[in-house]
Amino acid sequence: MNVLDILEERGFIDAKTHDQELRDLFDRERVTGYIGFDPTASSLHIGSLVQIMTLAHMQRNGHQPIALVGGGTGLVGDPSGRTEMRKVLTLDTIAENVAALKKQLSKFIDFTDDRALMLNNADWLVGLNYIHFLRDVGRHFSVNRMIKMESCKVRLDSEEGLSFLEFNYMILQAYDFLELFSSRNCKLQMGGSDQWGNIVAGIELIHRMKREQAYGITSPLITTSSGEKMGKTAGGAVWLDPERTSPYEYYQYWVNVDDRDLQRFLALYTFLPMQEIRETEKLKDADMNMGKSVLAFETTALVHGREEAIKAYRSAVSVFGARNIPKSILPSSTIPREEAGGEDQSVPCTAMSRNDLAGGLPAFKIFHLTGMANSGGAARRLIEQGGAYVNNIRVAAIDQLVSEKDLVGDEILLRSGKKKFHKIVLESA
RNA sequence: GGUGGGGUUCCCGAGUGGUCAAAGGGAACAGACUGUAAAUCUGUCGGCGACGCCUUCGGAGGUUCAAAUCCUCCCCCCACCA
Repeated sequence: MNVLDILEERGFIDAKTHDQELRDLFDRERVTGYIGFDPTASSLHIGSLVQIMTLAHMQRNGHQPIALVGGGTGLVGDPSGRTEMRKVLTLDTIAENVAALKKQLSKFIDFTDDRALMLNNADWLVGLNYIHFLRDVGRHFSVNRMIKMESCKVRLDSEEGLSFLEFNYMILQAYDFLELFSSRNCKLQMGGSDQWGNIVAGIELIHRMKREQAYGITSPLITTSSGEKMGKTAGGAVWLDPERTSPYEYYQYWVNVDDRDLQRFLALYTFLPMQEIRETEKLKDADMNMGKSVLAFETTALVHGREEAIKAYRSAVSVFGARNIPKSILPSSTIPREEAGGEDQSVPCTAMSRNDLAGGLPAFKIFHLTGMANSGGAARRLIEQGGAYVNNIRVAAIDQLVSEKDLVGDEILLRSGKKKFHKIVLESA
């Protein structure tokens, strides 16, 4: 099967510059294609997952992906789709971020033996000579055209305006493509739909300077069915870095996706076969959650490894109750299907000594202390509204004492609302 | 450089001397209903061992019994003109 068909079938494609020609290209040769990643943060979040998966699919089908880290363009900042200017990052920060991105991408893509490449455009952008660049590359760009482009438009109409620095971003990205085309025979650039203008600019530049054809594919901007950007939660973005978003939280994000998103997300964010994914259409009620468990398990396994995914799954089982996932649902998934005692190792916990507990602590204090509530006031409210539980028994009064009597084994399980759990574990002092 | 308009609690946005911890909306959090879903309804939404006290309205001073609101200086943003 042609990669193009696979990508299309799984929902990765929004627009492409060519159709049949691209398909022929994939059939004919090992295609090198790239996607750029902005080093604006020290971790990727799940908003980038579509791009990462696109590269992974390319590789799985015998082509060569390039992950281009924007160490150079990151110094400029892409204005596309932005209503305000990006923060200007320091060189040091960007270098750190580049290193972090490399680590995360390696989980999805095999970079050994040129099976895939990881490049940094700082390598060729930073040393550019301004005058030479203007004369060689700049002359191929028409300002008239650029200001009419969608990516600039928002900013040109906005109060804040568009700085000259950012205005140059497109030219630099076009130059990246030219550079990769020349040095790596990279004929394809992919990216989010907001990158269309930048990608086309690169193709045109290659055409003008090399008289050769390059191609572009964009993926749709994935939003949840409720219209939100992927990965937006109360706590901020959902990161791929386990330090920022624990595997358990990551798993929870996916279990909690909207019903309507299940099938689409399985196609985009897992490698499970499409015919199995289509079957999930029939899932109803509680079975729906089985499907979501598989989605969560598979995505977590991709980012954090199977071990962590199993831990997250078992934790969920322990706090939300076991559910046996029948073989008939997404049979290719390696999610544990046997009845398993929920050993939850990844629910957040706080250690306390027997001394701390001896006299007992008022419930609101404990909920504040463990971070289940952001302030004492929030903890009071939580309890007053009946949302606080100790060992799954509703806390009746704000000053109800929690003490060693509440220990179950060596633990006390705190819960806020339905989904937030926290454990107090006895410290072996 | 000139002129005018602005900076309010997580975000948007009212408020032009006391009744202001500050309308309204969004987000968020809880409760009911459920399937760890969506929708809906209800409540909460600066801090504090809390019918009271403390800290907030760009920053620093000042006027006043009383300031988000008035005055002075400063910082930042925007628009138009140059």
